[in-house]
Amino acid sequence: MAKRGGALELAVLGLLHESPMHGYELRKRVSVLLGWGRVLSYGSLYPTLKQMQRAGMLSEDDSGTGAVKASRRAKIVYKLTGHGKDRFEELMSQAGPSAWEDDSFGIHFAFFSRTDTETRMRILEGRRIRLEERLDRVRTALARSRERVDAYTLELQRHGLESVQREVSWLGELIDDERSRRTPTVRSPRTGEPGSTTADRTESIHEQ
Amino acid sequence: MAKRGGALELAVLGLLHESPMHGYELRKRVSVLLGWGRVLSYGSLYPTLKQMQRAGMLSEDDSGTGAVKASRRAKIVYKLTGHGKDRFEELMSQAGPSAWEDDSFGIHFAFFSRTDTETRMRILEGRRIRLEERLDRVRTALARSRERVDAYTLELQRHGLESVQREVSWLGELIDDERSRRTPTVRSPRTGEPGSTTADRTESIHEQ
DNA sequence: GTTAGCATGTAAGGAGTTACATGATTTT
DNA sequence: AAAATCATGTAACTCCTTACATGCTAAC
Repeated sequence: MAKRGGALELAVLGLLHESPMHGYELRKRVSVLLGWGRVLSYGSLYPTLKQMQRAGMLSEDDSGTGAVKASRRAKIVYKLTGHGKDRFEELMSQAGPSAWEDDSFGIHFAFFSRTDTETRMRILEGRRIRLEERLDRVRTALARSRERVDAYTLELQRHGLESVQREVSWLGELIDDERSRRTPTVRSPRTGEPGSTTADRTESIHEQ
Repeated sequence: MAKRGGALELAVLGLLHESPMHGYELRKRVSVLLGWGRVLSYGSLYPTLKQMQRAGMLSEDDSGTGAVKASRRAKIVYKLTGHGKDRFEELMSQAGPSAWEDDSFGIHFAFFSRTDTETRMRILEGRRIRLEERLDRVRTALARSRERVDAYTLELQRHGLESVQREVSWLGELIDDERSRRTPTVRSPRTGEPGSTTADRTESIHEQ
């Protein structure tokens, strides 16, 4: 059975929407999307691919393969079927609670270009509410434990609180950007070493 | 069987080290420790508790119960056994890779007071290496996708990169603190509303 | 020709969740 | 006496990882 209603299915659909790909490469791309540096295992990806194929969302792409397929295929290049595209739209348009959980949110966000502003707004705001609930809970816990608790536990909680606050600010900026109907503000990521001379530029790209 | 070698077991042992507790309360405390605002489910906690009891780490605490236990127990208050304490020491002293994964690291950190400086250093530094590997991977992915990729995906990656960088800085500070043999620097958490007049103090508490 | 990396798969199991089911105690 | 919340538990299921197993292709 295996519903696979989760983030992985959406990630695969979204990536194959760009261009056909085989599993090995999908794994690398998905790992980046899923973020947080975790690498998706094959044991998770391949069965999902097979199951999505059975469900009619994917098919094998033989366009580049001039040679007879009978030559024992090494690669299986997957592409989206019509049903796969429909499924993608369906999943992407879900702006409900399922879209504001950690993993799910990241994937939805990555494919925001393929949604309308309204859906984006609902997802961003839903996500913000989720995080604010979290903030409340952490703050309550922090207030309750004050004094009673040792310095390390306290520091851990303080740091957690700070991270979530930062996340909320980020969402706030994104929501503002969205309100003024722009794509997100692109800051130059400080990917270079300390010596990098590129000052923190802030540019804004308009919707294509 | 169920090894339950994970973070949950350590969290329970650590919390019961402070004082006996029943499951319902443990769940709240563990949820905070596990952090990230997620709430642990009973379906996960109670079986673990039972299994830990079977393994001889926990026992039921009848000290406060003047009434006969036969009156059909409502609460089950658990306390640590000698073996439970041993197990806690054993798990806490593990400074290897298992201690620098996300969840595990948080729990170990929360109970840092009950370890020696050397163990703490090894865990903090191991964790930093883990995160730096992550940083490399994200940076590589970011560099590779440059230009080819749409603004939202890019922004997501940039934000992920920034978060990990911040995490690394935090660890750096903790390691410095540890080097000078102090407990972590306690900043006043901005738990108040914008109007809060308390400036960001920075004080340092010495080891009790 | 052999090492390294590309590529695909499967079986077993770990770590949790959801949904359900039940009853005790406290508050309104 | 009804409602809320405290408290415990179980069965089924989800989603993922680990460890294993295999074979192709390019580089040295």
